[in-house]
Amino acid sequence: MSLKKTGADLDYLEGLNPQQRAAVENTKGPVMIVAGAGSGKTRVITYRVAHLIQTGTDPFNILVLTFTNKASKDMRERIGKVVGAEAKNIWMGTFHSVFAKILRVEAEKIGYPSNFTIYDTDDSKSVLRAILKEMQLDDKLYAVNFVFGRISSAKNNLISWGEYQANDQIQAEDIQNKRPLIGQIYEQYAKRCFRAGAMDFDDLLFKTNILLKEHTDVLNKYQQKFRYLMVDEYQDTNFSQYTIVKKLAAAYQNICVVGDDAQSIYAFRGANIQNILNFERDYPDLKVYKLEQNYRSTQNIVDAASSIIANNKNQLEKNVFSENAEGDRIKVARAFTDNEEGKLVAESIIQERTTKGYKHSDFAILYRTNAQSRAMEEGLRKLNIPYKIYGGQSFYQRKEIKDLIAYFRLTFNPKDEEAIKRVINYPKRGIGDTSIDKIIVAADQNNVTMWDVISNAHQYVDGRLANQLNDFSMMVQSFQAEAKKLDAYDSALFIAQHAGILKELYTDDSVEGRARYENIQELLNGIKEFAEREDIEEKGLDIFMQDVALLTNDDKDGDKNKDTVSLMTIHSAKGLEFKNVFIVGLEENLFPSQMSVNSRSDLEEERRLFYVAITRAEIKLTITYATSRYRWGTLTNCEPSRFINEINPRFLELEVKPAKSNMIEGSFDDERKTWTSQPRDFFSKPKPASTSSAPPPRPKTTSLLAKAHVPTPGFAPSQPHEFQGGMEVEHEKFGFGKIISLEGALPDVKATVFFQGLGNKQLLLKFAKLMIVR
DNA sequence: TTAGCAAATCTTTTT
DNA sequence: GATTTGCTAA
Repeated sequence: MSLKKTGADLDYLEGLNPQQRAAVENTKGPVMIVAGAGSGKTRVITYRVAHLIQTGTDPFNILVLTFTNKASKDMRERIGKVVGAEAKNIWMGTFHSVFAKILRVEAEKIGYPSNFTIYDTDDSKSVLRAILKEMQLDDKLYAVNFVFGRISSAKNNLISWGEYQANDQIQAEDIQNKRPLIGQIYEQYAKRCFRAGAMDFDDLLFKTNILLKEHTDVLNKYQQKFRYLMVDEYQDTNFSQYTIVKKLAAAYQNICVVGDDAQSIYAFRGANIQNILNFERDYPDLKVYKLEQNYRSTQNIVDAASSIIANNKNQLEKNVFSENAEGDRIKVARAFTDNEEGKLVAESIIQERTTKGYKHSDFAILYRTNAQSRAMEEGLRKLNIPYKIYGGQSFYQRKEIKDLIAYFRLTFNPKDEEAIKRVINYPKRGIGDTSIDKIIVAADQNNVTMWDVISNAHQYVDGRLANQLNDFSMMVQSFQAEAKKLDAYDSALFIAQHAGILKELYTDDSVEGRARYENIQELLNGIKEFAEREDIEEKGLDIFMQDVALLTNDDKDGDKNKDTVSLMTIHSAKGLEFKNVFIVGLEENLFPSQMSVNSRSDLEEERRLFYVAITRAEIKLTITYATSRYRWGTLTNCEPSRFINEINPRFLELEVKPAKSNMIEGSFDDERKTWTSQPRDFFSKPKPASTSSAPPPRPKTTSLLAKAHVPTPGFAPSQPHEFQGGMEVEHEKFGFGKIISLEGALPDVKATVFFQGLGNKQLLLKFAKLMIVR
């Protein structure tokens, strides 16, 4: 805490334009920064935080909320460059990670253990599946995704299960949807998560709200702590997040939000543009700064993006402009298939790179859905272009990783029922589904947790199973004992070894098995790194586990400095910029997504998404589409996306020189100001229903040749020891036959039986439904 | 009880 | 095409 009051090194202010500078320097009171794409938003936040610190604010009093781990990491680095080591004392992170941290400290106040588990989406859905099954509901009507979405949006709007059930309007909606029981399912789900000591992603925000609402002392504490709040990508906050921010900021009102309504692309997750409008209402003395100059992109790109977004009805007034060069027009290219699209993009990258001297990292390929990455990858691989895929299936979502982590979870929170179900029979211990059902039934009947049943097995279930459960419980208890004594790495290794996972994977010689083994190694290495860190005092596995559920791929990328082409969804590209951008798959039903074309607001969100994609490009933008593409295994025809037509043709390059083939030879229809790719007819052409006509329904399995045997009345299988060679027998399905031979010892005797019309069959007497006739 | 195979379902997007 | 679920034989 030395001088650096005023007059110190404030030269960073020099490089800012007047609006940016005003936004940076006005650090007191409520501020909203409306920042168009590429207008230096991150820069402003960075400098604003730096400015706070340079002018004497304690970094411990600053909270910065972002939407991705990546954004917060980037920002911390950038702030560090301006203010030095103090940067690490700022509270900075995603909503989820920051409030998970707080919830762990305050957990007891709302009845949770501080080592609560965080359920990821898979866990949540698995809980729901179990509930739906128990309630015997039609899983077509009560589709897991639908139910989950409903509960999730309730939580994001701070509606508890009790309120959900009591709310007439919601109930009417559910009844109209023919799904009147969602409220009950929600109740079950919430109770079950609580019993398991678990919170799902939405709970991290929902429970934070409850905590702050019901414990004013806690609220005061964090209001005092976080005297300065900043929220990035404010347009993506949902009601639950909005309320947390509002509560925390209530005491000092030093709240600064940064956002761009044109880039709101998370409505599907409950984000509400309304929050921006509410903000003005909540803080009457709000200062608003608009950053409208785009420093990132060429004029053509900025103007093309504006021409797209102009098709949306609801938006804040804003005039984004660029004073950069006019730049090249936007290229539109057609391919015949998705694979060819990949090839086309790859060839184009090589050409640009060799003629203009770009690095690989100057290129990005953006797509609407993760599934599209495959065709791109292939194209790049064939031409030996190095690439990196961001997002997609995270390392932590791989089966083998989740398996091992489930053991860790169980070690620290044995109530975690999803973890129990996941590993109790992996590796195989002879505790199959039937046994698991028995545990659940026993737990329900005695009103105890699954872990209570397992750890006191003889009290609840009989002999054989009880013994197996006892072994399992002893094993977990040994993990708990070791984890107390050892650091994260040694505990993890102990668990991996003694649970049998390492051995299981080591003996799997397949390619996938090898890969899985290596992944486990990698996880263990990561834990080792954690345990060897000097800047952390507590190095237990429990500490490592605390935010594992919130980690994503980007958090372990190590090889950041490699020169590679970036592949990612448009959602994950938000906030990034590249000199050359390819937006691929511009086809109806893909982008805009099929799910969105029936509602205006969904379609507008897709359009904003397209806007985000376009504005990632600094210098050159290429848009591609394919006329046919593999979707769920079959080749389907595609039409060009309506979004292509929505770009003002002034900014498009029509005559694309065919690099070899593939490139479009489109032309503009001057009168209609639309671009046509084929002899004009993609307006009039009726949409082909689908390329592959559905195959006729298969007849059920029983073929006409062997008509099913109907067992004689009173049919009851005989015991294995009763059978002898030569006996005439009846099989439940195969009918009458004669035992040719018996082999093996009891109880695993295998019989060879001759059945009329079927020939010899080998049957394990233990399982076969076989009765002695005489 | 479980392995192995056929069938169904899947695709938005993310914390 | 890939992954999960469901059925059947052993």
